[in-house]
Amino acid sequence: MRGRPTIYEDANIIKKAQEVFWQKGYSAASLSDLQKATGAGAGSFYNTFKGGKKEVFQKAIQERRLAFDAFKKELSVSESPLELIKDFIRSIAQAEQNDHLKGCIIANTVVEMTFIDEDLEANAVQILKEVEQMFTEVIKEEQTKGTIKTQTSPEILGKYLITFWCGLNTLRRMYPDENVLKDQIEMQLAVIS
Amino acid sequence: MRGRPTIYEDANIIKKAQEVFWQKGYSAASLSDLQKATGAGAGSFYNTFKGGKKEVFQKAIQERRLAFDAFKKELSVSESPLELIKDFIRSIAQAEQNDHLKGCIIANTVVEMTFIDEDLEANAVQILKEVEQMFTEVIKEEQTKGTIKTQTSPEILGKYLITFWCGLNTLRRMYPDENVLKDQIEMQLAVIS
DNA sequence: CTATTTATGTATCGATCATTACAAAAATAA
DNA sequence: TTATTTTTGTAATGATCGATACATAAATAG
Repeated sequence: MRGRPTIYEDANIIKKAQEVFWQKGYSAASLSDLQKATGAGAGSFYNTFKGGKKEVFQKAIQERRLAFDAFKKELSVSESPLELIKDFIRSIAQAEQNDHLKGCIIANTVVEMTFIDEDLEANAVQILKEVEQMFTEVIKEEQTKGTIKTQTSPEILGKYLITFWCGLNTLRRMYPDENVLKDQIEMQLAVIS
Repeated sequence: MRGRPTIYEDANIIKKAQEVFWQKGYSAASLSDLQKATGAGAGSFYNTFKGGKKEVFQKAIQERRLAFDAFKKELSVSESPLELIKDFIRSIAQAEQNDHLKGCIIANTVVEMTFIDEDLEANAVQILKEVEQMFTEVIKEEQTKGTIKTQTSPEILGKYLITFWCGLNTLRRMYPDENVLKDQIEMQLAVIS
């Protein structure tokens, strides 16, 4: 392989860029911010990502999808997948104050991107729908097993969970307080039992 | 009163500016956008609003608070205030596609403003908390009257509603479809009865 | 009328935006 | 070694950002 060796690897740039996007959102994150965070100058940056800022953002979003896929794998081998989902939602209450303010980057993106960039909005919506579908499938499964008594359709309950997820994304900014969130989460999760 | 007569009245500028902010959010709405929408040039704009873009945004936000106050007044003379609240939430399902995408400007602002402008974020959070308190009070009242059977505390139920409100703000962008939203809303409202 | 006051329209400010141009650096291939 | 390839660092691009400067328009006060 010829050529000057790579210092700033793709994966690392994306990881660092994700942090910036998570804090500031897409529009407010400047190339200057990204270059400062990643260490890479404009040369390396555009050499690596011909698509510029938008491409890096999409890759940062996809990175989250991978994290979500990993969770889905965990679910598939779990004996009580619904409890795993509930525990994951419960874990939000214990997040740091800073993480409460940041919220979920995918849910944030759906809100930010309306009328701004429909590609990026569609990407984020798609991921949320995948998460919703995961919820729905697990609920359906548990209903068949008889672990859940509720007769409400799994589709409605799946949408109930993704709606709660997105609502919690704002509630935690209103009340970045573990106890408040904990009570709220328990009450809402109790609906599915 | 001396001086050249005013063509572009404050109230009208705010109203037109609100539409722009609602569509694009704060950051993405440029002064150029605002001037185009309001008709007022930079001269009139900064003569009227010394605080510039930020001041106009704050006034546009306060405008929404007034609309909310009006609703609160309706509630106070209603015989079944909870039903009024429920109907208001139900009315979201029937909104136009465009309105689904725009969502609630206050909820949007909370998400957008994190780490961007803490004044504007605090304004929006404050309004959401006022709406939440309105929910809580009405629920408490109806519980005392015995109209509601649920024993869950009004504080939790109030937060449940504001969380749902914010969650719906994203769900309606995922599914700008009246029937989907209608079913979802009925299921979630049934929790409070 | 003239003086004063206020609003408007336009030109322009410096800063920053995302992106590009390009030469030097640093590796391998021949 | 020399030629080639790729990455890096820096300078500069034109566009647009929010905001200001300022002359003029258009009213009233005296």
